[in-house]
Amino acid sequence: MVLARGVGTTVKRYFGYNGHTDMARNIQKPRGTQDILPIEQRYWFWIEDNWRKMMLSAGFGRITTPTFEDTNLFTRGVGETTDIVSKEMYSFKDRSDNPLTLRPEGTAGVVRAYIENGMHKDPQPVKLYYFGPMFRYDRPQSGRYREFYQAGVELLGELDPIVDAQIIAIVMKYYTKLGLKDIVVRINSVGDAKSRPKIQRALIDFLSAHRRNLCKDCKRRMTKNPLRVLDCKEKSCQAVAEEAGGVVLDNLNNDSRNYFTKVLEYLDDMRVEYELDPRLVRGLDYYTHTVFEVTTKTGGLSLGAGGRYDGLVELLGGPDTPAVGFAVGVERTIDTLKQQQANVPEPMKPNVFVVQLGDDAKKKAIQVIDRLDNAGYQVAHALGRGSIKSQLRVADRLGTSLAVIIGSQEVHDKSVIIRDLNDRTQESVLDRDMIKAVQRKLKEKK
RNA sequence: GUGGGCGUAGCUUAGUGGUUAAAGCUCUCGGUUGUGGUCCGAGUGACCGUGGGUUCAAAUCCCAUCGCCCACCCCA
Repeated sequence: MVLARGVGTTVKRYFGYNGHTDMARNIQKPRGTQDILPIEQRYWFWIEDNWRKMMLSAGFGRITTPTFEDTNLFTRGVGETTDIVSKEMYSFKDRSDNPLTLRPEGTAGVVRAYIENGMHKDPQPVKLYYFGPMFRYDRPQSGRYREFYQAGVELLGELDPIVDAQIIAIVMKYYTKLGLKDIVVRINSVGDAKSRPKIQRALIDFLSAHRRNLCKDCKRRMTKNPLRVLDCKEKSCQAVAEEAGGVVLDNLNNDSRNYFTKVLEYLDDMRVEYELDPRLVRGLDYYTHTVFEVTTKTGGLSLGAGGRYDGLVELLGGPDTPAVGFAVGVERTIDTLKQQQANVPEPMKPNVFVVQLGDDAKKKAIQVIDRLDNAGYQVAHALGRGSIKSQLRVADRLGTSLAVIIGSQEVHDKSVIIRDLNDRTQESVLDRDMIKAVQRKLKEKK
C-alpha cells in the first residue's frame, strides 16, 4: 500500500500533472469584494428602504450617476494630494484610450451631473440622494472593502447654516430609525475658502514650533496638508494636535465663525445631540465650513461622514455654488446593526405550501399555485420532489404554517386537502372553496 | 506600502512524521399503504490553499507563493 502510494507520487512528479490544470483552478472573488448572500439581504433592504423613504419624504430626488467617470473628475475634485487619488483609485484606459476611474466616492459624480445637466438653472436648492458601490484600492480589514456601498445625500445651491443642520438632523434620524443606539455626530469647522490660507499659515507656524514633538508622518504632513496632523493617532502628536485644533478655530474669520455658531445653534434647537471636535478633519480637499462624522459613542469606525463643499461646483467648471452632503458607510452601518442586535425585519415567509403526489397531481398543483398566487399569497412548493415526506420537510424548514395537499384522490374529487402544519389537523375542501378555506385558516392563526 | 494571526468536507472543528484523514451541523434518501418538525438508520461530501523541498513515509517539518482575518497608513 505504501508502495502504491509511492508510485502515484512518482507519476505525479514525472508528469507534473495533478489532475487539475491551471485553467481549472477555482476563480475567487477579487480581494476586498464580497458576495452578499440571500440571508444577508434583509440588512441591505433595511438600509436601502429606509434611506429611500427618508430621503423622498424630505424632498430629495434620487440620482444615479455612472460607476466610472473621467479620471480627471476625481483628480481635480477630490484633490491630487489625497490618498484616495494618489494611491487608491481603480484607474484604467478603455479601448479608445479614455482615462477612466471607478468612482472612489459619490460627491464628485453628483456635482458633475449637476453641472452637465444644467441643474444650476433649476430652482435651488437642488436636493439629491443616491445609493451605490464605490471603489478604493485599500488593504481590506474590518469594515473596509475595495468595493463598498454608500448611501449619500447632497444639497446644492444654498448657503445657510440651517441646511447644514438639517442634513445632520436627517441623517441622525435615519440612523436612529434603523435601530442604532448610542450614536453621536462629531462636528467641526474647517473655515471657508477665504479663511483657509490664514488657517494654513497659522497652523504651519504652530506646528513648526512644535516640530520636535511630531511623528515622522506628521512632519511630512505638516507642510503638505497640515489639517491632517489634527487627527493623527500617534501618541506623541496628541497633545500638539489638541492645541492645533484650537489654532484652527481661533483663526476662523468672522463669517466662518458666525456660520459655525449658527449651525450649532440650529442643532441645539433641533435637539440633535452632537459633540464638538476641534480635531475632526476630513480627508478630501473639497470641504469648507462644516465637517461632521457619525460614530457610535464607544468610538470605532465612522458610520458615515460629510460636510460642506462650497468650492467644488465651481472647481469642476460650474457656477459658484455652495453645497453640503453626507455619505453613509453601508457595510459599517450593517456591522453595527448586527453588533447591537438591532431589530431588523426578517424577509416574508411563505404562508402556503403546496404538496403534490403523482403526475396528475403535479399538473393540478401548477394551477393551484397560480390561483393562490393570484389571490395574493406567498406560495412555496417543491415540485421537483416526489414523496410527501420530503415535501413536508421542506415546508417545515421554510416555516410555512399551512399546506395544500393534492394526491390522485383529490384530482379525481376536484378537491384539495388543507393541512394546518402547527396543530396537525386537516380538512378536505372542494377546489372552488380552496381560496376561501385558506383565507379562513390563515385568519384563525392571527 | 508595513506588521501580526490563520488556511483540513458547504459550515464549525479534531488530527503535530506512520494503515484507506475523523466528528458534529447541513444536505439527500429511508424508518411498509398518501403526512412534516423531535428521534433512529444510511448515504453524498476533503487537489488537508497552491508549488517546491526534506524523508522509506508529510495534513503534520522547511522554503516560497496565494488567499482570508486583524492592526498601521488612510478612510465610509
